[in-house]
Amino acid sequence: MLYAKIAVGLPVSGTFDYLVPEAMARTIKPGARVWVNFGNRRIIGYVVALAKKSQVKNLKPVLELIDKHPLLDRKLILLTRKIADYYCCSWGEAIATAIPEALRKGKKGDVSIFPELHPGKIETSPLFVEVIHDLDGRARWDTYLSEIRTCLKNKSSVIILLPDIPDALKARARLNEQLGVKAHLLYRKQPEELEEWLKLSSPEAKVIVGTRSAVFAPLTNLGLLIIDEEENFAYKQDQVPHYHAREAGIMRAKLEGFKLILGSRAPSLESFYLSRAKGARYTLIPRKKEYPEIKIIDTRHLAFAERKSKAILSKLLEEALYSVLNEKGKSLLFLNRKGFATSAACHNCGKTLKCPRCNLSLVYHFKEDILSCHYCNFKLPPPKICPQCNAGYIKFSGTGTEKIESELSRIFPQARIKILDNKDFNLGDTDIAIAGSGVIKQTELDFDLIAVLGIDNALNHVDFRAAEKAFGLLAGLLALTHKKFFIQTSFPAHHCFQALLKKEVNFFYAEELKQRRQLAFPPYKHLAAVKLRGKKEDKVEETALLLFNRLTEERQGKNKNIEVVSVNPSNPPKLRGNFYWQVLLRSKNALTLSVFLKNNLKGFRHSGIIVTVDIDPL
DNA sequence: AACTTACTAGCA
DNA sequence: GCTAGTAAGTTC
Repeated sequence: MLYAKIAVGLPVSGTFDYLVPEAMARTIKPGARVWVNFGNRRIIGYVVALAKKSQVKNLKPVLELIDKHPLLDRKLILLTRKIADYYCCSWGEAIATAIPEALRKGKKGDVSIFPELHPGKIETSPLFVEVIHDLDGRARWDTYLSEIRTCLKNKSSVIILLPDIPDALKARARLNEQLGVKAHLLYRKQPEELEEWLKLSSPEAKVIVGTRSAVFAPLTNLGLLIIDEEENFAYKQDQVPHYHAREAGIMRAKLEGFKLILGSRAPSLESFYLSRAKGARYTLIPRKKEYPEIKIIDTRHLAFAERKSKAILSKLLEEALYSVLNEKGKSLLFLNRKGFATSAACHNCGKTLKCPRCNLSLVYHFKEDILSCHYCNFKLPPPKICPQCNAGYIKFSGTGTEKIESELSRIFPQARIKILDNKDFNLGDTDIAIAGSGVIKQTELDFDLIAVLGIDNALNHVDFRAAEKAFGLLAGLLALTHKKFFIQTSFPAHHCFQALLKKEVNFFYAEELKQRRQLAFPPYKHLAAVKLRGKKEDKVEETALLLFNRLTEERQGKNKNIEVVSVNPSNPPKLRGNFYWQVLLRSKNALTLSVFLKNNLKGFRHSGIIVTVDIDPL
């Protein structure tokens, strides 16, 4: 008698045994989908293993075999298992996330047959990662192309991940042109996704271009995985399972023994740390453009008159814009629209009030008239006197207004001014362009002057990754000029600016890593966020506090290597009619967090409250 | 997740 | 005694 071990795409732990009918015994294989009765429903199951015996009595039979040939080979099945273990979801949920939507719903499809793998245990390979730090902004593609050619010569396949669909389309066009091989395109919701996906497991070498989910492309002869713009947050899935394509790529590389390239203009701290401490190779591609003149304009020392009129532009910047305009040059004003965090800063010395435990900007709460840290809930009544310089006074500032355009046309009535956004990045005959973070993808642009205005918002953000994000923006912008790069800020001493002045990117990384280590943040520690949501605000809060207490108790004595850090409303605290709270945990090891939460959330259910786990939240 | 069963508060 | 609401258990 033959039994099938089946995982289902529901948040239930473990696998379920089913009887394999005689007629199916020869064709059923791990990695195939089946229809089964589960409880009193008929659902799709994923065969993860076959067995000659079972411990369970009164088994139900497999009703129908959907796939004659498996969708996933043994290594991919194992990969989904590792994803489930790491990201704290069920095996079936991980499998479901790895396959096209149409297949999840039971649509039939003829899969190309996987080459047979040797039976027996799958050995893991040593990890080979190369971090390419591309200061030029585009030159890493030369490396990509030569690596891809080598790979294809060896009859191996390549996956190239891009953070979003437009980037993937551009990358495919580039590859088709420069490689003379037609690249397959793969992303969720692509009309031909299923068709493309089904072809991939055939043995010939291929080039796949895709977004996050393409990290699971069912290739059997993978020689290389490239993750371009690896620092981009789009690589993290915002639904369960909250996997990150970089982490999934690392797991897969260990299973299949291919090379992993992480390319970026400003690597994530995680990737940089891989090269510092985990033996990844680090390649720095220098700038080809001349290094621009960098000027940090300290807004704390602006003339009193400038401050009083709440001028957006400093005199210095205004003059610089004027002279570029006179010489018929092009300027870019960068204003990061994102970041709504209000901050409290001393207007005399520029000191921002920060949480002593987390080093995060304290957020002023108007209703309670208190400053609080969103990570650890530290609270501080707003001081009347600055703790640093004593003499100054504390001012609360919100987000800058977006009146730049009208301000500019008032100052420079003769200038052609244009706001660049995702719909339109055509410069045309514009003299002064205004843009947000979207502009850093326009690597072909080159300005005579770039003025960075909104960067303090990014730095003030309630987020331990604030500096990393800000530095990523600066690095992206820096590639868009070889003449003048001016930054208006009230934190001129911040390491993200000092690194630019020193022309030494690694200064930023060294300093940032030092702070992350001191504060026990990633990449030195892993975080887990248990997110609770529900319609009733007080119920969500009450349940979150209950969970926090329960986890704190559970941790006592038993789990010394786990820290239950805080319980707080998420930001934003309310989204689409739901209220959000989260409990934050910390550990050296992500798997420890996942196991701890799997064990302790099992019986935690409250009506009207949905609980999800996000390992390594961004 | 979806469905079942058990229990409890509110009510004629 | 009935029912709506909810907590708790189960899915091979």
